[in-house]
Amino acid sequence: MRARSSADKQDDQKGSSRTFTEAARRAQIVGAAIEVIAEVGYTKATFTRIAKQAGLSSTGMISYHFAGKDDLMREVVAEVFRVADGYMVPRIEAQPTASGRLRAFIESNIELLGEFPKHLPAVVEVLGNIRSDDSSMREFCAAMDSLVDTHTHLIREAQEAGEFGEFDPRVMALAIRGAIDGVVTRAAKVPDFDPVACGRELADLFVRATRKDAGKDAGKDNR
Amino acid sequence: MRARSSADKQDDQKGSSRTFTEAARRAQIVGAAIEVIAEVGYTKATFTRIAKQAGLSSTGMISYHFAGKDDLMREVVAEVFRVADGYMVPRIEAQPTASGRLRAFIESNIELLGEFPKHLPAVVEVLGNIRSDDSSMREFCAAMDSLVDTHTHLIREAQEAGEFGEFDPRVMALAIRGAIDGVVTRAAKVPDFDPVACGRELADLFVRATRKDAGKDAGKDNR
Amino acid sequence: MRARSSADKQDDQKGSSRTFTEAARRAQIVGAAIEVIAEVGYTKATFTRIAKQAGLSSTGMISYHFAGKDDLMREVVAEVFRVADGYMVPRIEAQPTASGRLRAFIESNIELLGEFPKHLPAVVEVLGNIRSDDSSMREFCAAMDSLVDTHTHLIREAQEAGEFGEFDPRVMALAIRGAIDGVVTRAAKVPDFDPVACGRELADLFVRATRKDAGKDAGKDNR
Amino acid sequence: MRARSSADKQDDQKGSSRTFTEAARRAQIVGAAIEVIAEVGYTKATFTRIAKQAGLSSTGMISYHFAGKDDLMREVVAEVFRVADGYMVPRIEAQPTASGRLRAFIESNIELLGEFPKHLPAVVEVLGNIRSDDSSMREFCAAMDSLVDTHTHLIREAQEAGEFGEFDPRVMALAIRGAIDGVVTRAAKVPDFDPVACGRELADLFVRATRKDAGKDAGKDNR
DNA sequence: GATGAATGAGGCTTCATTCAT
DNA sequence: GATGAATGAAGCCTCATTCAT
Repeated sequence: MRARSSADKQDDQKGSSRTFTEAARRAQIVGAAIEVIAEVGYTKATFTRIAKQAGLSSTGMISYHFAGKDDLMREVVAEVFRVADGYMVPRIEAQPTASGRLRAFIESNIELLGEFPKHLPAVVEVLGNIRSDDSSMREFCAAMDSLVDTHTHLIREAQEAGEFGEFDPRVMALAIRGAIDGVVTRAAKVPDFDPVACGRELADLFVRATRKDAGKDAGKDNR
Repeated sequence: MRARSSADKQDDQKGSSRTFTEAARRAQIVGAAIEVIAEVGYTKATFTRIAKQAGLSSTGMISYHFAGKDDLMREVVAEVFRVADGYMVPRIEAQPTASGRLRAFIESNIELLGEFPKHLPAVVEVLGNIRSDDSSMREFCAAMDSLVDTHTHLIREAQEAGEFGEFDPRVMALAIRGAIDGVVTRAAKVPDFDPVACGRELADLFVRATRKDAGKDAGKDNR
Repeated sequence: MRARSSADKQDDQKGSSRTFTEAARRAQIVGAAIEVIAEVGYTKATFTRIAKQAGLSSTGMISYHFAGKDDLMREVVAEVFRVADGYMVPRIEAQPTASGRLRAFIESNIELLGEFPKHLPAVVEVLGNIRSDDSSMREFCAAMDSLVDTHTHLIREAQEAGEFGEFDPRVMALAIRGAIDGVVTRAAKVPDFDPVACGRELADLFVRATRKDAGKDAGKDNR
Repeated sequence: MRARSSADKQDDQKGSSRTFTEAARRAQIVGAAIEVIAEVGYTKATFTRIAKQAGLSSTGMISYHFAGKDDLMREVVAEVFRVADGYMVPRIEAQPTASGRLRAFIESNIELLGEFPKHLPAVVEVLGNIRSDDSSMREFCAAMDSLVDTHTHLIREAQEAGEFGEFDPRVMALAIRGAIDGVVTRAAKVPDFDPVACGRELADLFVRATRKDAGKDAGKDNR
């Protein structure tokens, strides 16, 4: 609109501080939502509870910063994914082999429970309570499905490269996803939960299950 | 469901017909609840929707027959367990070996999706939306945990008997539970889903993962 | 559903009393809404105010009987139209000439203010605050427009039959509608308002304006 | 809107530039409000929407320049009246006869829809949604009523001067007002609306209705 | 003087539950 | 025992307004 002079640079600090304030509030609310969802579940994670957790005076505040509950939930999932990606991707990509990446994927995923104990449980809650026909969540669920598809594809590639044995890659992808979610939901509640050990165990499990030489006749010997 | 004996006919008149009618109504409502929960999810499974599905004209009917929503949900889970037990237990007990029982457990569980497509998804929805601190659900969640404990124990026994390899039995129990739930939730939605093939694949997977000789150094070769 | 025996006829009293009760409540709420809308205007006619006027304990009661605010408003307009039709149509159809019907239309419309002082103001409020793009009101506004179209058509027929002079029938229909609404909104507030006299005056006005012989050069003599 | 004199340029620097800026901002907001009200109606004309229309980043801006929503609405009506007066008054006063002035009043009023399509619809919306008991609107509605009174008075004078026939001047004033509002609200929405032709038709109508010689027995021939 | 984040009242709606009949 | 109308708490959301910066 208006030509910007060099004097405006000071405004930039104020200007972006506004944006910063906004972003900070949103982050604060998203953080509170993650806590509340993980603690009381998706159904009972009301704006009232989230506002109280965030130290806000009213639920109007949340509606002020988010277009609606769906929008907030989207941000919750996006934030968890951002954190998870930042933690997991480097560890996965550092591995040269398919089973190394599989192990890194599982272990780093479970290890996240150590640093961010509420993040994964929250996202499991949210994704478990969303229907793909909820209109506003359509794209979101599609992203979810495509993630499983991606894993399925990677598994198939490893099979074709001779790194994995023969099995249905889709069922395997689903099983890995489900097993991780199960551990996230159930195991994380016990007081002396050890993410590193548990992640290693789970990774061992699926490395065994995907090994090339291991399962030649595994499925047939006892039927 | 059950063949009616001549003795029942007398009941119809006045005597314990209340009880029979009562039981029929409860079963009808529980069945409707299972359908609705599987279709729209726990959150949107309101009394109104369930009543409509059951062909009832008011929600008062449900409150009349159940102490509350928790009570209904308890019955839903109990009913699914009753059906699942009836289907699975004979198949499991027919197996002489631990891995045979493991396979039978997984396969029969997934196969249930063929005969009762809504039962398992419904129970996964309910159990995923219940907190152990919900007062009235305390005992219920305890039962759930004890089920995983039972599996953990059985796995440990198989290990001690030399039938299974060495791994953390609790993580394995959790992984099996989670993988089945994941398949139930996700795979059951695809149109050409084949419960038998999928169950076999999943069973293969965990049979491989639990095999004694398979995983000697599985966990160490790529770290 | 169930075969009805003669004994059921007693139920009919109860049965239809249920329906009757329902209808009575709806009528009560619609009546309260008409009162409130006429008194405080469409914008401030909230469920809270309407519930209070109807002697109801909560706004939930209204939502219980009506699908939403739109639904209630539709009923309000429908009710007023029902009353207006019952009063006006016989009086209009009793007239053999076009100008007789025009007069009867206007006079009976205004006279309604005597018997139902809130009905017409309420409907003017509602129709003035509805947009045709409000989705749920689409059909409704279409009905409104078609009413003006009907009047336009009747006027044109009277012109072709030689009963009315020459003028744009659509503008005339709009003017009649607007003039009545104006009187309804403004004049009805004065304490000594005389509906009969006012109706006659307004009818005189439009009978003059539509007369065949009257306006040959009316529009040209002063420009 | 207004040509800026050289004197204004100095104002821009520091002096009364506040006042000028202030006035400009108010005019900008009032203009945006007129647009929004005409487009979405009074009820949905929120500060948020008006601010967006005005290119403002926050609603605080509006509250800053206006004492409240009532104040803004007052300004909206005042602005429309200012424009309408500037357009209509010269045209009316140029006419020597009462019916000439009546025609000029109606025609120029409708013609305004050509030059300022949103102004009249906006003011009809506002005035239709204001109650005289809204405290702060008291004086405002009084001004409205006095305007109708003025017209009533002018009509009576024309009658006494023998220029108009005999009829209730108040009902006539109300009918003219209502007919214009009806046309403004309804006709202005059709795509091929011709303000000049429509204004002439409406003026013809009321000139006929007020003619001295026309209606001697108009009201009696069909009752 | 201007900004935009924060507020809190109030709106509509849904829901499980209760109660008179 | 069964019905369905009534209830009231709670949820999400919108809005005009205020206030610190």
